[in-house]
Amino acid sequence: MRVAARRKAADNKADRPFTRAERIERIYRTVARIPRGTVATYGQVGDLAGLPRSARFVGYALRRTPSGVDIPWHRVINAKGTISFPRDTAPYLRQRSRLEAEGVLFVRGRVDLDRFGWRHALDSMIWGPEEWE
DNA sequence: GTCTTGACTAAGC
DNA sequence: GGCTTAGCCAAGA
Repeated sequence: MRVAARRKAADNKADRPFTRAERIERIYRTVARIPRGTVATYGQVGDLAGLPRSARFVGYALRRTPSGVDIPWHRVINAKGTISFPRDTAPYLRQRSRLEAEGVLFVRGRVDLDRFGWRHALDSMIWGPEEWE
């Protein structure tokens, strides 16, 4: 039923609450709010930007980020806790080194989302780091 | 309009 | 834990 699903999605175009520019803007704004030293997933950014189930669009928007826009794009990773670029490519290494510079640790190429995920970071700000040791 | 392509994700082996 | 499949949404050819 992929065809039907796609058609349904296309029909829902009219229901979209935001214009293309607004969605991009919201994504940038949401990414800009990710605290230093924490990471968020694509889906999470979409949710917080008011665009649920738009993880792929978030990735698309970030990839096309104009050079003039100064946002911490490197704090956005996929739901597995890994960087979505192929290992050992230049963009992969750039993103990883930026995160490590902020104190985000990689274990076997993966970020521990329990420790560095945005939501969890908020919890630790509220409850204190001892609570989730 | 239709089809393909993603810096995605969840679920099932 | 890795791979596949299905679902998802938007953009571009």
